[in-house]
Amino acid sequence: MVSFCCTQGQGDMGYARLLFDEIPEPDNFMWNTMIRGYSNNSSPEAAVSLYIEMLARGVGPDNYTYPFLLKAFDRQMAIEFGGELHAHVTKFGFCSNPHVQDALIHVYSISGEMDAARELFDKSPKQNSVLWNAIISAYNRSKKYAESCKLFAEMEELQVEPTMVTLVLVISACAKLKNLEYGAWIHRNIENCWIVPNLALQNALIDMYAGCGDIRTAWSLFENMEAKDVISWTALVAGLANLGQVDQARELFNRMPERDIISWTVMIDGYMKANRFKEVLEIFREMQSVSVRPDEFTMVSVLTACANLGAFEVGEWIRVYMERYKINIDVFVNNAMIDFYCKCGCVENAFDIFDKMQKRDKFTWTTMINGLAINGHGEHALDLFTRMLRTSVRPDEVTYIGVLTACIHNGLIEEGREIFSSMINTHGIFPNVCHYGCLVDLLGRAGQLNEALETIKNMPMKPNSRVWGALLGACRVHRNLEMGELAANKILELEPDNGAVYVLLSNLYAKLNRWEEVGKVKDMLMQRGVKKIPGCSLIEINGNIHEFVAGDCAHPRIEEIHTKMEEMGRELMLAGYAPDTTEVFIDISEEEKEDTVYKHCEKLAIAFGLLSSPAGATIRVVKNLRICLDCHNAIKLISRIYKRVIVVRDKTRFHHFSSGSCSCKDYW
DNA sequence: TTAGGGTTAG
Repeated sequence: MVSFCCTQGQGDMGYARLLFDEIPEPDNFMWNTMIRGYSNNSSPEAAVSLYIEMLARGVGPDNYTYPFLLKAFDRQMAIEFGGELHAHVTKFGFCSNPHVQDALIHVYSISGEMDAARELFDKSPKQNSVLWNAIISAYNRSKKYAESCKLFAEMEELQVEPTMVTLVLVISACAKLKNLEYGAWIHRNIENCWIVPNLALQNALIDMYAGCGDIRTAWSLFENMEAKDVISWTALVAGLANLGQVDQARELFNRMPERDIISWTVMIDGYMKANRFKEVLEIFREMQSVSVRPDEFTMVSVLTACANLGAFEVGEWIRVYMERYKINIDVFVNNAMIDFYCKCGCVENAFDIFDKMQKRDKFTWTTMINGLAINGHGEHALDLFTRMLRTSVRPDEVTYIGVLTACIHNGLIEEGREIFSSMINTHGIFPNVCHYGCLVDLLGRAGQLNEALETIKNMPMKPNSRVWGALLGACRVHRNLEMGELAANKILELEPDNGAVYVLLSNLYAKLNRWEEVGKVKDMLMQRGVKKIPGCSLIEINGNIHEFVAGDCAHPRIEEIHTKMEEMGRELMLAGYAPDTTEVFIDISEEEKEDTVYKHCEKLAIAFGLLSSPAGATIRVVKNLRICLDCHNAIKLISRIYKRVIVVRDKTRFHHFSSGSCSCKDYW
């Protein structure tokens, strides 16, 4: 009866306990059964309490007790009780039992104490292949895949026969390492030894080949399988998606006989990695329409898509959803939420999450620092970086990009210089070409053009177009024609099709009233047939993303939008606005130029936002390019006229418009 | 009548 009540997953431990309490003197076997019952019904704490009670009642544990007890531990329990229970094992003399050793290796591996796990393994007699599997599995769980492969080689030397499980583990390690050579070598050995792979091993092989980019072999294994399960399909879908072949992945996904939460998440993540964010939201809705519950893995991809689209309402909805359905909010989800809020311009919400997090990894700090930086809170970003240095989490090269960005957007020259040198001196991180780009940007904006150029000349690597682009931008602001031409030519050597360069260069000539050169640049552009990337603005209304390109007529409510634009135009004129057409780059009359800037996509999006949201609501727009001078002037006034906070995220930073001014202080 | 190792996702 007790054993029945302790059935895995669907037991009734309350009833089991009632029965158990009626037994006058339960023996070892009964105690073990109860402990196993709690473990199998996800109550490892109750299992530990019962174990303590068992000892208190003078009943000695046996070989079975510890595997039952330890098997259900999560990380927290393992950290809390692992060492102590190991001491009990030693005291009661069960150290040499392989089942107990296995359980202890498991517990140490989930608490991250790989040295302790390894010590146990090293002390064991190495004949038993199951313990080899346990330690290799522990290394896989700790993401130390190279160590797994090393142990497999050792196993061969000592002539311990690998089992099917060993092969699955080591093939999986090869997949994670993207070591096709070693993986294929093992596969050949498997074939030479006439081992017939079972389903799990076949799946692991498909995953390995697909993950290493050898889709053909993966396909042929897949097609020759007698029986496939959902994992076989998912492994191949994931392989295609990770190679960027999202449409092929989707085709295969559609053919799947069944899909589980992982298959859906793989597909969603595939769209996310291909930057097809609107499709992420579409397939996410589709998944819900067939009643598949998302989990925390799914949410990370969906939140990332929301972040990139600026889909504030959808992201907020997801937060509520996660609360309601008790989705496990781990450090990955929190990091994604911080990024989401930052990319929607809500630094306060992001910081709130950051502040409440129990555990932060380097991504948490990096995301928050970068989020503060691009939103114009440079000082706060630097404070946070100082705080980070006091923790055990080490910054990496990406963290430094965020920190340098903070300095750039706030003109913090000295801080920036110091940080740049401390990268190498205190943290041993060598600046890459992006860091040099930041430094050039920092110096350039501050007007130290010669030093910026010197920096480029002394870089240990070849400067790329972004480095020269930073210099060109600075030359435009500080009107240095000679250096600007140099930078522009360097960029065009590297990227003859870079349309933005022509715009920056002609801006520079225009500012200096060199109209002849402006014309030459235009001719060059026309001759070379360079296409500018079309500007595009996104705005979310009621959870739907609306997309606008310049002069757009495709929107279903375009007539209302045009009426609103006309009204906006009149209000702007009354407020003293004059169109600024210096950044218009096509050969047309002044009147036509004014018409062009008037129809810029961010203005369309804002007009639509004013139309479709209640008075006083914040309007959030995401733009794929830099905001133009004219739009920047106009939006400042619009924020005052219509009493709205307008947040525009452009290609590199945020503009928070409110009461007629912008958070970037016109410095971007 | 009690025990061990495995494959897919951020």
